[in-house]
Amino acid sequence: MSRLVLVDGNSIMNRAFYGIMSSKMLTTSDGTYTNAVYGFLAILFKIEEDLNPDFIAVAFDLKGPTKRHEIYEAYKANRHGMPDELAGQMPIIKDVLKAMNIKIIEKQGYEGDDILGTLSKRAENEGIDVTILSGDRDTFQLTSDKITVRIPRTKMGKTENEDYNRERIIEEYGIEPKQLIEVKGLMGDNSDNIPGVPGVGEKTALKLIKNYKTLENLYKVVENNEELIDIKGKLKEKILNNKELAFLSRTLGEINTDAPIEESIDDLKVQDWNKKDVYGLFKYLKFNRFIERFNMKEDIEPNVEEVLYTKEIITDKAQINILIDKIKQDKNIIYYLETDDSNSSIINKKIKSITIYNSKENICYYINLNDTNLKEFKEIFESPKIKKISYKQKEHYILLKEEGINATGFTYDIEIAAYIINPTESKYNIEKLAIDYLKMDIESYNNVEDKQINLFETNEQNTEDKQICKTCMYAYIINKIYLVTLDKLKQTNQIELFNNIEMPLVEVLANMQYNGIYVNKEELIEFGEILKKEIQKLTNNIYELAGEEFNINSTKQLGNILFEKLKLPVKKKTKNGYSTDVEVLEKLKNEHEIIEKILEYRQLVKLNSTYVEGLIPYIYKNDQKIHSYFHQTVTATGRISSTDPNLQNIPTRFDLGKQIRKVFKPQEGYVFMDADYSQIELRVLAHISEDEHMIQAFNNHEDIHKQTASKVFNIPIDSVTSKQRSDAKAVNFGIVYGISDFGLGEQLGIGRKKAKEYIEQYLEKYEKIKEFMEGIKRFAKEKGYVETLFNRRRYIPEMNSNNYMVRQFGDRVAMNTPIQGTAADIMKIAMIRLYNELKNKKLESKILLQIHDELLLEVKKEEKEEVKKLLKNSMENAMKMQVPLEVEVSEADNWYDAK
DNA sequence: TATTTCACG
DNA sequence: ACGTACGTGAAATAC
Repeated sequence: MSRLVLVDGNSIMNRAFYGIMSSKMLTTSDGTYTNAVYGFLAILFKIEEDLNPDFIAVAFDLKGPTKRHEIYEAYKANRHGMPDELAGQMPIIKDVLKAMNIKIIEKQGYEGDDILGTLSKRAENEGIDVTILSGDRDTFQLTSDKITVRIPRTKMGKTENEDYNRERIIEEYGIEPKQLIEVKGLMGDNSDNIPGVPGVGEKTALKLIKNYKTLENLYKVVENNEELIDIKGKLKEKILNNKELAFLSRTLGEINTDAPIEESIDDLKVQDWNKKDVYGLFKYLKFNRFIERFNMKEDIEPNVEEVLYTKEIITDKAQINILIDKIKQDKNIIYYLETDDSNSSIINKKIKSITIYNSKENICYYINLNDTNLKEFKEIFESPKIKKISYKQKEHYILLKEEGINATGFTYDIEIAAYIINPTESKYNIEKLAIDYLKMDIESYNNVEDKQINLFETNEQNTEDKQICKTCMYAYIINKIYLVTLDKLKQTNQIELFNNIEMPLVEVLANMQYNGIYVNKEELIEFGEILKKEIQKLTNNIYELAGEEFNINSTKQLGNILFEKLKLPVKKKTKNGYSTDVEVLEKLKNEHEIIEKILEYRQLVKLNSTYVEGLIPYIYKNDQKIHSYFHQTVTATGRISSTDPNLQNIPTRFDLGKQIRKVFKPQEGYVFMDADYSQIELRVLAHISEDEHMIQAFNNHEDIHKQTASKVFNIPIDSVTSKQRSDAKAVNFGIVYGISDFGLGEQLGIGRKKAKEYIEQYLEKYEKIKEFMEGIKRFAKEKGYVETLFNRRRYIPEMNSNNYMVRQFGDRVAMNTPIQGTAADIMKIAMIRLYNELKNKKLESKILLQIHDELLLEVKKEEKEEVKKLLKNSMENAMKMQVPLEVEVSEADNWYDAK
């Protein structure tokens, strides 16, 4: 016995969309939702597994009026179109279905239901069992002994099914499935705006049809008989008065089983997937669970067509020179650098090979690099006129510098391009970029062993040859991604941001990373010794107070001691137990003397483990410097981040921790110069919002927090107390973060009601800021993203979430990102200007660190005055704004004193 | 690997 | 009736 599965596409997509609203954001790189597609497929795979059908098809509604609209204008008039987040997923599911070779059936003038009805009856006549997969109970009228309707329901991520066949319909409704059409005539259908007989609901309608079978019969009886037990009084009147409506409703509610559909059942035969396409789509959609489930990785056959190029291995000098001449003529080079990965630290890495892709010739040239032939490329890399297109160019700068080459002219890094297009991706490696922008899976080519395609001229079993193939592939792919991302950048109006800010910054950051910052190891160790002694004392003290020894670092054990053994009041819980963070401990300070000791212990342990023990291994033995990484493609807002170690979070708020900064020192003959933007984010806000009060305050160099206090608390500016000023400061922070009454209330330790009053006062006084906040939220909701003044973009899929909390988060992000992001843009511009000035003037002073609104420089003593001017200038004039950008500069011979 | 805590802007 | 301030990274323990 064969079986046909018919899927009600719109209805299942709808179910899946509202069913899988998990906390995890299911989106592709450009912010389109994928949750409905995922849910749809999960349901589809389940039914395929359960029933193993021989035929399958998916029906969709088409836009535009159907016959039902012609008969009854108000049909489905109550429906508003599906939300954009769902509409955007419809083409995607269709693409996936096509790739799976599942027939999609749509018919102008007919609804999906009509297609289901027609095909199911046809199949039934051919003796085929049918299962209709739908979330809509309207389809029950189609059930028979051979036709079953399956309603999927998603419960806690698991899909359970309910099957309805003729037997079950009779059991539940007491009538034949077909008679449900008659029922609909009487009761109507709210969701489709079918009227029915007013005042008749499901109960009455069912009872009447049970007794009278059809509308015709019902009216015959009602119109002819005076006395009926079950129809009298008002009901009888309503039935008699609405005869036309009843018949009309029946017509509207009846699913067409005779639609003109070309496809025969035989056309719906289940076929094999077009595996490569499905795999590409799943990769794009990030459906890794499906990829694993169907074990798709191994057996994807690469599409040879898309990687046709010639590979040449170059060894002799004459050939290299010919190639170099070509590059000089073209004034650009598309290349991939291969490094040895034996050493994890970038500073020890070596360049192994360079692969150059010539797009005119469509040839990849592979050159194995050694000390002698690398020199041949010196001129190319040092020429600012030769445009360099590649991937991870910050690393290239450092690797080449190690080889005595001062590279410049990095004009296109595909990683950075992709980051600018969408800064919230987790990774930007070439494999992922190829999937996102080319829908192409490189990994499948890497696994090729003995397939003879022209890319791999021979059956390359040799791992070295394979490696060459891989680098050629990368060079080739870099060019493709370059073209696609360039186009995209132009489309989104971000090419200036990319060309004028992000790409020039590459060399700046590379330089900072290469320079590193000197740390006096002995002094650091010494500081650690002091900390460790103190920690030991505190440990003993805490054990004594607790009456037992335990691991103080363990929140679980500490929680048990504090809240169970010592019975201290529980202030806050985490999802796994008691919270023991500073906030909680601070509240318990007066309850037990152990608390203070724990707070102190925590502080010291943090300092010792993160900032003493944590830093020591990063002090590079050759120069006693720390070469922290600066990442340009990590943050959602455009800020830079730092790792291994993070030098952007060295303690400063408390003096004990700040002492760490004493071990950071300039080299012999240099001083530290530290420059700090004052209130850059609030100034940016003043500028974007054009709020005249705030602009005026900055132009008059007033104390902004004091002014805020005066406005919020409605008092003269001279009578603002220091408490009021600091509260107002928190309000200003709140504004920048995307204000919420709860957050502010929490921060100030006042109720959210009070906090709400503050905010209302604030927004009333700073009217334009209120307008900005409202405007930016509207913009984000409409467009799906927000922008900085320099067109840096961040998509906010959270804006349209069904979850209130997520949506609120989206609001705050929409308000904060343009502010934080624009400030980041400004700092980047300042850095580039400063770097270029220092470089052009051949000064030896260097930028060492950037801490968001602060720059730390190592300045040669003779250059102090000149550099100070350049530094202040570059920062203060990075952008022309309606308010001045103020910078404070200080100098000292260690980082502690330079602030 | 995930969670909790805490350092910074 | 929910439960949030924005942006990061590292270390330690628990799972």
